[in-house]
Order: sequence, then structure tokens, then C-alpha cells
Amino acid sequence: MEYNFRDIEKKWQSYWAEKKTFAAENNSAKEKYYVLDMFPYPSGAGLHVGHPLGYIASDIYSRYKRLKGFNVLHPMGWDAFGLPAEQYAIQTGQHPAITTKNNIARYREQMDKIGFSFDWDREINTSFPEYYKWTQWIFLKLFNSRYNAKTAKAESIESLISEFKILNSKFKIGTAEKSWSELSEKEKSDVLMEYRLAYLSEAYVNWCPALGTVLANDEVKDGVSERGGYPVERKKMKQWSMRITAYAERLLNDLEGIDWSDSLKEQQRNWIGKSEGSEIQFTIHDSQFTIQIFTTRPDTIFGVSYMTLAPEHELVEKIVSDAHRDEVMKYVTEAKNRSDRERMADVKRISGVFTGAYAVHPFTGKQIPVWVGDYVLAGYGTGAVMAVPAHDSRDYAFAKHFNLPKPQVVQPKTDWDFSKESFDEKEGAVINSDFLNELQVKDAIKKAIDEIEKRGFGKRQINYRLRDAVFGRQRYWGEPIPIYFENGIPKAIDEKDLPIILPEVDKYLPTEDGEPPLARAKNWKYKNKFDFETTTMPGWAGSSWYFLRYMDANNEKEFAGKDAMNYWKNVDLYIGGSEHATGHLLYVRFWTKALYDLGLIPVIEPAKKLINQGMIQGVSEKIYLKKGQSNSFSGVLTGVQDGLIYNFGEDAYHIFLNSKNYDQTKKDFESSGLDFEALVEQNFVSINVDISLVEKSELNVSKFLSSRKEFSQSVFICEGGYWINGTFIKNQSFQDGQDKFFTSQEVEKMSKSKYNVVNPDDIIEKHGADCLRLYEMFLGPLELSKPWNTNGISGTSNFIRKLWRLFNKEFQFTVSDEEPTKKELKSLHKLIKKVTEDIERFSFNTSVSNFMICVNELTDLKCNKRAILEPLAILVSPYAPHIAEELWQLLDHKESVTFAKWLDYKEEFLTEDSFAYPISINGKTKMNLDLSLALSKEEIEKEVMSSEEVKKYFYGQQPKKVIVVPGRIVNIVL
RNA sequence: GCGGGCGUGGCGAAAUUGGCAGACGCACUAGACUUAGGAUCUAGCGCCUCACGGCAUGUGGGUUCGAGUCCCUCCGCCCGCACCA
Repeated sequence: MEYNFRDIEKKWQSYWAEKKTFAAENNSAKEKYYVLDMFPYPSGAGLHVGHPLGYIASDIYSRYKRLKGFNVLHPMGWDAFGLPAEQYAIQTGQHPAITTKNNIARYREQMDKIGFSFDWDREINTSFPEYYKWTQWIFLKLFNSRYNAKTAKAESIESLISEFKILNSKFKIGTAEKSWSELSEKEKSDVLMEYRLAYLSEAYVNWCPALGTVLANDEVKDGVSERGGYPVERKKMKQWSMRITAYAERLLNDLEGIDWSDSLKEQQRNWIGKSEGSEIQFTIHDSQFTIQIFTTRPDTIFGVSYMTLAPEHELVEKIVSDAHRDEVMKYVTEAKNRSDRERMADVKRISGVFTGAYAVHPFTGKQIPVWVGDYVLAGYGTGAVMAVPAHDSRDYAFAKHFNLPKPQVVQPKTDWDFSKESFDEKEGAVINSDFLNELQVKDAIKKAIDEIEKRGFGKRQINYRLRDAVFGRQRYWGEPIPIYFENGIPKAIDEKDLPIILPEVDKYLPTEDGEPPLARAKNWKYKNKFDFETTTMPGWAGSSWYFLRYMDANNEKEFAGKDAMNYWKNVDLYIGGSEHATGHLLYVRFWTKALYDLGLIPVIEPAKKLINQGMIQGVSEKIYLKKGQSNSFSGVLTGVQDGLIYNFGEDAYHIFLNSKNYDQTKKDFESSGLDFEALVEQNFVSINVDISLVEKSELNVSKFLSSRKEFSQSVFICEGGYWINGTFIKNQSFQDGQDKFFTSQEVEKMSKSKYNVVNPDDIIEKHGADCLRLYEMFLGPLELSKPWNTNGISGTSNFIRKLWRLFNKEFQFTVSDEEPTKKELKSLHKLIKKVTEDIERFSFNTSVSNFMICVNELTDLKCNKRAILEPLAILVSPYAPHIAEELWQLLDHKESVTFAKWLDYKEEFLTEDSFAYPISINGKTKMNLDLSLALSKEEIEKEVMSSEEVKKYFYGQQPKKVIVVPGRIVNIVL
């Protein structure tokens, strides 16, 4: 009987669900292991084959750990709040909750078919009040906390209030100075806002008009929104933010202790952007003002030839001389109006203007001109720089453009042409710099700061690039922020009143006055009288603590019980995409640390080990449409035929096809000195066709025509003629097979709009879930991105059927109780060893190969012995759980294979009886010598040294040295 | 520009601490079986050579008895950050 995966997979999936085979226990004597996947946002498109890659890997590891005797927590849930459901709601009026529910049902159905070992009793949904109650609760905890720089941890805001009370601290309110007890309630609230971890403030934010909301820095890429790619502008707005900057140093330092990939850690380090240097004050000549700058190169202070302020810098209008005022203000206005995107687009354009003011050099007393320039960013450091053109490329470009002096203060070790470029490296000796002369740069930096501190015009300073995270969103589909306003003062909602349920609204759009959608809610008042905050939380709120909720997902009294958290601690293995490096993965670390500081959880990091699975790309099928002739297609472009080069101009309509191979055609063109790609671009538009209409690069023309109405009149030019209205018209020279219309392939992101989506359901329907699981692993290393190629799946499909046939002879399940032979045992134990090692180092692709090797060997040996097949079922079960369960049952086991024990290999089965060692001299193999492998290294050495055979071969020479690699090779040095 | 990673057959790839390079799979070729097939089995499959043998892990060099692996040079690709002072 052939392996009937359809019935068998269904049978075991319902068995697992009924018996709750994978439910984790919260109080178990077993050692715990927590395997977490980044939970998905359930989009309308459903899962494609790329999505389950990480889930399959984590599932294999979870199943392996269970067999190893661990109590494994392997949960799944839904990151259910988000923009797409809301955009859909705006278009159709369907409530996002319904859209989300439907999408989840679809995701769940697809996931179930793959046979994951998730503990569905712990399923969570961030958009359910039972869940977001605790998201809101955590928000309140952060709102009611501040970061105490002295203790370097978050503490209750009450501790700060009592500090203010006892010290009766003074505060600057407008121009007046008041002590704490003199402050009004509003003023107190404003003061405390400066300290709270979740706070409301007026600040420049990324405003996306198309989405109608603000975005955090990580949600903006290249000046446009990550979702949708809409332009983003800078706007000053009152906004809720999270004080993640307080944790910059800890977020950076604690990276040391976690097992995450180097590139990911580096991305986070980069994003945090720590730089050490010095803050220095420059007084303005003839005025009360000082410019404060930040520099990492205080050693170059004697090379300062001018200063630059950012256009937004508050001193600009104060210090500008009357003669320059008009020009400067005009420049400032222009610069402010340019969006970030415009500024980024022409980084190379140098602009700036002299203010007419002069600063005084703190060491030399010389006057140095103060400029305004938009190459200085308002948002970093102090928004002002001391310019050292000789040793900073940006200052150099500016100075060159405006003809400012470029005094050199560091001597490069090699010849350096300062008329061409600046010398930015932190190497060499300092020159022309008074007390710093002759010092190496590194020492000069220290000395300079010491001197600056001693003389009192600056101090050692550390700067971070990390900004606080904007937390409010002017959108509907998110957690309401649990804040109300009393006399304009934002106040925390009483914990007892949580959750604040997301209210119903008539439309999912802003109000006429531009208020967020929540302002539309009718009779939505706290205690029937106070206005609620109307912005909602961002997408990353719910995901910043979800790993904790899984530990105790159904707890109604707490976000998670203490006992549960003390048992599960943190995630042992976290698998997910690297695109979350500077978003989710930074926020979840931040919240974890804050919750730890407040004594709410026992760990400082969410995940000990993290693996970024690669992306699975799609392979798009492309055809080429002649420009200006919108109904004529050319399958594969080709120009070289009969030694002639066809041109892509007027006659393009008549191009023939003589090659299946785009790359070959390209080569042909290029060898004739033509730029193939440019010609294609000039004359053709590429169009993606649905991959289901293509088989082995051949397009099914009639199916394509009926599926895409806009092309129904098109002509398809092939090698031996052309297709029109579904009929093929032959050329005179037509030969067999020349009526095929070929496509060319390109690797792209898998997406609906590119018609290249491969659906896991289809693969499962055709080959089964186990086959899909094995194939996804077999494709290549987990962390690598790779294109999906359905052709190769026959390999894993064959493997599964071969495995089945080992147990089933002549349509009959047959195993023998005979003792296994040494060869069979060796094959098995080799597999145990390799698969164990492979799983431990997450090299799942090589495991699949090793299974294939073993099954091939056993097939050759015609082995159907229970003593071999039973362990084999255990070994393969993490990868192909359905077939393993079925075989396990056929082998007369009452319980699921999940309760079996992982096997240990025995070295004795792996050794050889004898082994002919290659004997080589200076690395070249010269002869083979039969030696027993049981011998130790030393014994082999002795044996070789005294061997008559060796002596004879090397003309009586006695080897000087023998290098032995057990089981491998013997090398002789004469 | 800065940072991280990578470069092995026609393709996906393997080689765990320096030790028989290309396992395993795809594709391809030939054959067997066959009322013909997207089934199964056998053999072949880096390059040059009829062969013996030689040459091969982006390039050039180094360390070593021995290098895909370690060190240096250059070339190429991918990812992240980017006027961050």
C-alpha cells in the first residue's frame, strides 16, 4: 500500500488535538524549555510557504526537546491589532474585529494542516480585552514609573514625588522659579511628565498624512512609511512616548549576555548608537550666549575653524547679526520646510549661511565664525558642532564649498593630500595643538577632555542615537490608552476599571476637526464625565510582553502568575525574522527590563537564544510586452539567430524565439557588444504571470488569456509562429515544439501582486504535510534566504514513500523480530549521532540528508527489522511527525511517539573492523596500510614507525615524525 | 562612507575542532521494467584526458606535513545603518 498521507495526517492531527498531546504543564518536575515563534499578524492573504519556515524549525526543536524529556512550552497566538484590518474597514465598513477573526480562522486552518505541536490552550489574541487589559495595565505601570539614574533602574513615580517634597526642589516655570509645594496641580503634572517612562510631550514626530498617524522611527524607512510606503514628514505634535532612551546603556550592555546573531546585535548597537566624547561650551563674542557642542574628537579642538548650528537651533535667531538676519532667517525657513525625505535625497548638496556672529575658542581665545548649515541635525547631540575641516569629511566639504580655512592638527602616518580630502581616522600624532602636541590621537582625546573639565568649559559626555519611541497612534484598531483628562491634566485610569474597552464608532476615520477615530465614540466618558485619551497604542504594544502571557495565558487576576513566571523564566529559543531587529526586539527587551525593575517579573531579557530564519522568496514568471504595441508578447527575448543580430527597434514585433534561456540570450547579446538589459528596458515591459499557468518555463497561453481579460487580444510570438485568439499560426519553417511560449524567471519577494505565491495548502494537498516540513528544512540553512523551487520537492516526497516501504512489503505491513546485523546497527547509530548533532546546532537541512542516507542504506539491506525501524520512527518524528506516529502505532505502541525517549548512539556500532590507512608523505598519498582502528593514536604511530612495509616503500628511510588523525590518515615526515 | 555576512558543480547545498572537497537532493544522460507513466530500479554526472594522470572551493600571496576552513592583498555579491559630529 502506498503511503496515504491524507487520511493519516488528518487522523493524527485530530488525535493530538483531542488528547492535548502538546499541552505544557505549569508545575512539572521536568526541566522546562520554552520555544517561541514570533506570532503572526493575520493578514487577509493567508500563509504562503515562506511563513511556516520558522514555525517548522521551532516545531522540530520542540518535539526533539520533548523526546529528550523536557517540559516544553511551545505556544502560538495572534498579533491581531494592526493597520491592514483598519484600512480594510475604512474601505468596506466591516469591523476590523470581524476581518481579524476571519483571517485568524484561515491562518489556524492552514497551521493545523502542517501538524504543529502548539499548545493551543494557551492561544492569545492581542485584540481581546482579556489580553489588552494587561497591556493597558503595563502601560499604567510605566506611566507611574520613572527612571532613577542613581540606582539605574525604574522606580515608582511616588518615590520621586517624595524626593521633591523632602528637598522641596526648585523648578523653572516659564521665567519664574518655584519650589515643589508652590506648584499648581497642572504644573506638578507637567514636571512629572519629564520623568515618567510613558509620557505625554510636545515633540517633533514622524507624521504620515496618508495613514493619518504618527510613526515610530523604526516604522519609517528611507523617509517613507514602512507600511504602504507613504511620505512621512516632521511635525510638532503632542504625543505619548516611551522613555526607551533611559535604557540605552542597559539595552546595549545586556546584549553581551544573550545568544543572538552578531548581525542582529550589531543592528541594535547601531540603532542605539552610543558615542563617547565631550561636551564643550563656546561663548559667543560680545554676548551672553554660549554654544554647547558635542564632539567625539576633542583632540582636534585646535583645528576648529568655524562652528555650525542646525537651522532649528534656538540660538540662531538670538545671535545672528543685524546685517545677516534676513539672509539667515530665509535660509532657516527654507531648511525647516524641507521634509526629511528631501533632505535625505540630496545629501550631497551643500548649503549654509554665515550668521555674522563669532564664537571664542576656549583655548586660544581666537574668534571663529558661526554658520548655520542643514548638514547639522537638530535631533542629535546638541544640534551644534565645532567644525574641524581637516579631520572631518562633512566639515571638509562645507569648508571647501564656502572657502573656509582647514588647519591640520593630526599628522597621518602616510602621505596625505589635504587638498583632496580630510583625514578622519583616529590615528597619528597631534600637531599644532599647544599642550596636545606629539600625543597619539587616543591619548590626546583623554588629555583634552581632562583639560576641558579642569578649566570648566565642558565635560565628558556620552550620546546615544536612540530616540524615545512615539507610542500614540491616531488610529482606531489598537489598544485604547488608559488615560483620562481632568481639567486638561492627563491622569491614570484606576486599575480596577481596566480594561478600557475599545468603543464602537460610526466610521474608522478621523473626525472633521482632525481628532482620532476614537473621538467619534458616543457617550464614551470615564466615570461618565471625563474625556478619554483618544489615541491608541502602536502595533508593538501587545507584542512587547506576549511571551509572558503564554506562561499563564488564562489568568484573569494577573498578567501572569508569579509561580508560572518563576518556572518558565524566559524564552530559551526564539525564532523569527530579522526585520524586527530595531522594532519589536528592542521594545520587548525594554519592557522586560522595566517590568523587572518594578519587581513584576524575574528576568531581564526576554529570550536567551534567538534565530532569524531566512526569507523564502518567490520565483516569478515573466513575459515581455512590446512597448507601444500593447497586445504583442515575446516569450523569451532573443536576438541572435543565424548569426544575425536582430534589433529591438521597429521590427521588434517580429523577433523570433530560438532559446529558452534568458541568460544565454543575454550573453549572446553582450558578446556582440550590446547592452541587453538596456535594450529590453527600452523596448519591453515585463509582466508577471501566475506561476500556476507555467510549467517548466512554458506558459499555458489560453489559460493566461482567459485569466487576464486585459490581454485577451494579445499576440504571442514564438519560435515557429504566433498565438492569436488561442490558435497557433505556423511559420513556413515551423518545426515540432516551436509553438511553445517560454517565460523567464526572476527571484522576488513572494507576494500576491507578483503572482508568485506558493500556497502551503496546495503542497500539502499534493505531497502531504510531512513532505512540506522536510522540504522546507531541506532547502538550505535555516538562516539563509532562498527562493522556493517546487521542483525539488520530489526528493523529499520519494524519501517519505521509501521510508513507508521499508515497513510495508507487498502492500502489507511487515516487520521482523530478527536480530539486526552489524551493518544495520551501524547505519542506525550513525543516524542517531548525526541527527542529534544536527538538531543541537540547528542544522536541520543536513538532518534531512542524513535520514535519506540511512533509509537508502536500509533499503539496500532490505532491512525491515523492528529493532531498527522502531528507533527510526522516533528519530524522524520531529521532522515528519504524522508518518512517525502511524508507524509507531503499527509497531504496536499504545501511546504517541511523543512519549518515547530520544535515543543515544553507541560508539561500538560505529567502529570499523579494519581500515586501510592512506600513508602519505608531505601530504601526498603514497600507499595504504592496514591498521586496526581500535589502536590508539600512539599505537598507530609506533606501528607505522616500525613498519617494514613503510621502510621498504621509502627506501629504508626511518620516518622522523608521524602525524595521525584517528580513522582518517597517517602522514609521514621524512 | 561605517558596520555585519558571504563567495564551493548546471542548481539548492554538505564538509562540526585545519585531515579523502562536492555528502544528500534537484536537473540531466543512458539502460531495465512497462497495454507509455509526474511510478520504481540500475549506472553515470566538477573540469581537462581514449587512458594513466593532472587541475579544481572568487583573485594573488602566506602559515602548515596537510588549508574550502587560519592570516594578509585585491575582486565580486548580499544585508543593516547612514550628513549621528
